[in-house]
Amino acid sequence: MQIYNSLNRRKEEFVPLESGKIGIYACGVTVYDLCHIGHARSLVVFDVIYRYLKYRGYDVNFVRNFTDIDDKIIKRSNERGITWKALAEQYIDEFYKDMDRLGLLKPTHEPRATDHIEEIVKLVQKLEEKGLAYEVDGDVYYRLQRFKGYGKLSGKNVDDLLSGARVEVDDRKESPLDFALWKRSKADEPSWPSPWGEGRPGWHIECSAMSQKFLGDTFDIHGGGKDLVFPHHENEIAQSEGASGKPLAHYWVHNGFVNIDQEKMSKSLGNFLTIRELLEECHPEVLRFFVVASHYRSPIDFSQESVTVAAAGLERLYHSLDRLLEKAAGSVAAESCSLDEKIEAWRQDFIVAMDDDFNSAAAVAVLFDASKEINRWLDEETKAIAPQAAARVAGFLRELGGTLGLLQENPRGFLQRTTGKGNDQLDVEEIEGLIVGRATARKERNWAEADRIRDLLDAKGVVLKDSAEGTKWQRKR
RNA sequence: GGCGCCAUCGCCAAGUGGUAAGGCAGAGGUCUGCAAAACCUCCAUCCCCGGUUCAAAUCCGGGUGGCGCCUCCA
Repeated sequence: MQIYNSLNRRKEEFVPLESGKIGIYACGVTVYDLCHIGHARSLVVFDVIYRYLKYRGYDVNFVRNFTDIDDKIIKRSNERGITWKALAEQYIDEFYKDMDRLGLLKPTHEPRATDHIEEIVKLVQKLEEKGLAYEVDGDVYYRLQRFKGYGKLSGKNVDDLLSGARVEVDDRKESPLDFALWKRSKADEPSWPSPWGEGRPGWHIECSAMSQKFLGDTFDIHGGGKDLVFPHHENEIAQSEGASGKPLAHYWVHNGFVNIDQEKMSKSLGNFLTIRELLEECHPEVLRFFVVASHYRSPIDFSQESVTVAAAGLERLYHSLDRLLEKAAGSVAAESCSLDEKIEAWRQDFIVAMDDDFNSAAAVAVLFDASKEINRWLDEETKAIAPQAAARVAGFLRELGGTLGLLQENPRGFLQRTTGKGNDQLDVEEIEGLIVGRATARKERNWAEADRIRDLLDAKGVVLKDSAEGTKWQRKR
């Protein structure tokens, strides 16, 4: 397996520290607001990596944290007149709601910064002992220039940073680049006791402390959005490696951004879209499909059209699954069928694609190849297909799809879902009642009436598909 | 100013030395009462200019055009 390592900017053969086991840490969210689709991409990307590594038989220890104390949380809780704790709890709840709807697997551990103050304090103390940190009036800073190798992840060098630094007015720091490990708390701010007085952790230290606790000094993969490369991950390296003297992670994986209508998504531009808002009009798997249809490192452009295209593609896959399930019955273990060899070949192709730096776009193409071939098989051998064979092929499609978090819904339910775009004017009973009426008209060769009903359904967002077995329907996108 | 990424069919998007995956859209056909769906067929030589090589979308150099980071950010 090859993984692109941000540390060296090239693909490298992936070799786990311990054979068969993988430790992975993905930076989670700071809980002061609802998650947006940029979070969604990152969450889905690492969920897929997690799923795939497990699929390949690894024992994966996946850690994703919550940063539940920081300046933004304090600021917002003050604005709302609630405690920082209440705000954090609220958004952790909201996070879980989004996560469930997106079908994200639960990580092995989901540690919170404020549950690890003790570890954080110890880590800061260790850095202080090593001369890599110093205290000023209850604040503790990282002594950046004492750490060799600062900038190795983000490709920056300290001199450039110094000359380009937007000068902070803080003479207490030895260097403008030094960053806070521990912050003395003001009167009514949340605080914890420490050797430097009452205070709270700085931004980056919690990840160093928690990754160390759950994964050790050195682990396999560390990831997050591209925007975390600098300064967050660079600082994590300085903290963790400064303290332990060992490499933090062997492979650094960063996902690309989400743009909206070719523009960077940002609050100031007002083109911010929360996961919640998006899910009102598109199925979670459609969002996943959209994410997974591009390589995780490329920037992706989100738009109304891109969602529609993603939905069209996913529906194509679900349609094959629907046809298979219609024929399927009984136990999956059955006599061989003419698709068996191809199934094995597709599985291999899929693995080859995903083994190449999690190339989910190429993996999705394998799904489409399979879908096309399966449809042909269904068309040509209809009568000869054993129910068990159909069940097995369906199971295969879901096996690969499941690795990407796709095709887990009931296909009929998926195809007949409403999208909040005017295709939900009729409920299932009404639709099926009309279809029965149309069937009667067709039997009587009353084409005018049959077409009238079809047009009526069409106008209400329902598309009909006639076949020898009867009429199926689905809702329009 | 410093560091880095990208440029492939109408749109989206794989492909990092051996002669361009896949999806959407489009054209023709099969099926259908007619449609829809499905299936079959068709649909690009890879931003420009040099270079390396038997061979380059793929490597190197130079352009042009996008974008990101350097401040909170997935």
